Amino acid sequence: MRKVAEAAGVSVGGLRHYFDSQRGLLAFAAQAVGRSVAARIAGHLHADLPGPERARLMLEELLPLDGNRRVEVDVWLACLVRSRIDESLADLHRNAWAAERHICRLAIASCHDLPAPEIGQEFTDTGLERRAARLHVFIDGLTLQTATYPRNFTPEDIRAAVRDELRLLTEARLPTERET
Amino acid sequence: MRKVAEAAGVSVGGLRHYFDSQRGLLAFAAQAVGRSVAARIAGHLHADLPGPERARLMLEELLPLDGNRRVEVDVWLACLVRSRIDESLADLHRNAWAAERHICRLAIASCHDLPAPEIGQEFTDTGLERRAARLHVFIDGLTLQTATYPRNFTPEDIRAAVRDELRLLTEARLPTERET
DNA sequence: AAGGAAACAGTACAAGCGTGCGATAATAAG
DNA sequence: CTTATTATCGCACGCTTGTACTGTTTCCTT
Repeated sequence: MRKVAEAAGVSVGGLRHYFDSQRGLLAFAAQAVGRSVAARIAGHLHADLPGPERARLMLEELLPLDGNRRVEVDVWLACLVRSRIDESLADLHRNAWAAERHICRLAIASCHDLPAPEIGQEFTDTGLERRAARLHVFIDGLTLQTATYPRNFTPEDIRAAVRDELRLLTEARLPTERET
Repeated sequence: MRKVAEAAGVSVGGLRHYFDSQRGLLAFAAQAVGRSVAARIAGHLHADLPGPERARLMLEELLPLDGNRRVEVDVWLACLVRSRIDESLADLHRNAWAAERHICRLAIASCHDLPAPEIGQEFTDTGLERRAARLHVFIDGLTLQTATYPRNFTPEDIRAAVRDELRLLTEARLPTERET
């Protein structure tokens, strides 16, 4: 609270006029980040681009590729670890998960030049959903590694990782059924 | 400190007799987890098993598949977020990263029935290292997701994800050079 | 101009934290 | 049985943190 107030150039009392509690502040930050990311991705979604490139651009909005996105990732991680002990952030947490999953669906569909999936749809166990789940895990891992070991990754490295993963996921033949 | 002391059935002063500071306690916990995981993986490494299955068993030691491994993952995540603000944990952090990367190398090599890579070796940009890096990212993402959304994943789901990833990574033809 | 609401500032309080320290109980060595 | 060492306790200090509360300034309205 005091750090935020100082960074905003106001007193802690002044900050409290806008946010009645610390959870409200963190929730607002998280929602602001979510809106910002969603807006940028929506822009890419309707852009006239080759499918794989559009997918790459959308996913890159989730990764710490510059200062802006780095702080967004930091906010996301902060909410993630906070939601482990603060139940009031669990909804936000679940929403973020569902949103990220859908972005992965959009990316996969874009790579295959399929129409963009809708929100309410049922996706269980189709090939697209399998790939989206895999991509989701990969993006989360890449986000975690690049955020916690920023010195090990240049933005070029990150972009190349996304590109390779998308290509592999597009060309791969995933087993349609799981043999035990 | 007080929580740990209570859980251990001693007073906070008694706990302090063994750990002179909180960082020491966390570092000890992290090192204990590391030793435990390393011992289990070493056991799998010298077991007489088919390559892919050995790889799977080794990687599964890093994932929250039961109560034991769940707390290990929690300790790992706690140190991860802590090292972002506590420089005294950075070394431990880097060691954990290198160790995890090497486990991924061992898993990839095991899948291809190659001899186990040594520690000091140079791995830059060979096909094995590319695959190990990808696997590393995937395992971190899977760890993060399964730890923060435990309700979404049964142990079977996690095992299947590892199996699919290993198969994909083994069969895939990775581009040997990066086209810009 | 007057009045009221909004936007602050400043301080104080209560709780939690890690930590230091002196006293006490258990235990092993002589 | 001493005695010294180890193990454990209880307490209190200092610090940080989130929050509540009371004024004070700014600004817009009629």
